[in-house]
This record gives sequence, C-alpha cells and structure tokens, in this order.
Amino acid sequence: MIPLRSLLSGPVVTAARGLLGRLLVSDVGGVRTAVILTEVEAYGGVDDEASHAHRGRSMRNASMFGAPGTLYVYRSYGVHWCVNLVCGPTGTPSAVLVRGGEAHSGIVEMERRRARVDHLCDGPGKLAQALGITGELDGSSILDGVIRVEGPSGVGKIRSSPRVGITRATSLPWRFVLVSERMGPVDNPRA
DNA sequence: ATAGCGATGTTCT
DNA sequence: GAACATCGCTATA
Repeated sequence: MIPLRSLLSGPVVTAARGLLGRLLVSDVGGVRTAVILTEVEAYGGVDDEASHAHRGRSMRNASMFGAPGTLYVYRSYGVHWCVNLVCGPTGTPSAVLVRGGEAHSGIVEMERRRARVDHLCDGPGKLAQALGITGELDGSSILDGVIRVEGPSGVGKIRSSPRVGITRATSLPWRFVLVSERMGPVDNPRA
C-alpha cells in the first residue's frame, strides 16, 4: 500500500486511482463527517486543456502550484464549491477533483448541511457542501488540517471514462469511478 | 428516468 | 461580455 504522501507526490492519474476507496474526512465545525471516495477526475497542468492551470498561474488556481496534499477549492458556476487535492511535486500544477462519494460518517450533519436526506454527496458541489468545505479552506493541507484523507485505498474495480462537464480535452479518459463489490452505495446512483 | 432551464458570481478574453 | 470541472426544480414518460 502506497503511503498517502507518496501517492499525492506522484503523477495525477495514479493519484486519482489510488484515492478511490479512501475516506475523505472533515472536522469542520467540530463535527466529524466523512465519505468514501467513489468518483474522481484527474486534471493536469499546462498541457491539459481542461485544467484550470492550462493558462498558467492565476489568482484562482494559485493553490494548484502548492505542495502535494494542498486543497484547491474553487467556486463553480458562482454557486457551489468544488474540492481538489493537489498532486505532483511542488510547483507543478495538477489536482484530483473529488466528484462523488458514499456517505460514511456524520450522516445526520451532512443531511443538515444539505437540507435534505438524499443525494448527500453524489456530485462535486454536493459533496463539498456535505463536508462543510468552502473557499476558506483553499490552500490548506490535507496532511495536517481540518480536512484529511484516511484509510487504505479501495478494494473494487475501477472504471474510467471521459471527464464530465468540460468542453476541451473531452476524449481523455481521466474520470475514475469505483465499482463497489459490496452492497450498493448508499448515495451514488452513478457507477 | 431523462431533458430543459434558470440561478449566480468569479475568471478570463 | 462570455464562459464556466454544477445543482435543483419542473415537465414529460
């Protein structure tokens, strides 16, 4: 089993696959919530036309250039927050977008934040909201912070497909979904 | 189950 | 001004 730090220091596609099945844990507000990562996407640097880092460093994407394990949180469509885990050596922008998970801990708190009991974390904006992650956490580290990644990576098969919701580099199969071997995911109609 | 559409604000041209 | 790594509501089946 690859240690988390090494995994995140490596190539973003490898990191994306290796994150599936691990827990994304939040202690925002002093309450523990956690999801099992089931859907992620890899985004590269200047060479990846779909990446926020494609046109170089900017105000928004600055944390993508940080150390591996840095959180990159951005606002999507002016309404939602989306969570990424920065990968690769410091200074090389690439990150794994967390698109979906299976509710694991603190489900009552997740329901409260989402103001509903279904669809708690089956989408990037929903997952961020369920875990209480906002732009305030942009640039913080998951190796030593309120948001962390725990546990071994997943048992189960990984399906890859094109990334969702983008208009460039649409043929790259850099979306990865964990197909659980156990009973169906609580909250992940995809897969 | 799936399709269409408006909301909303930051980033980039 | 246009584009945007989305979501939830509504309508139709």
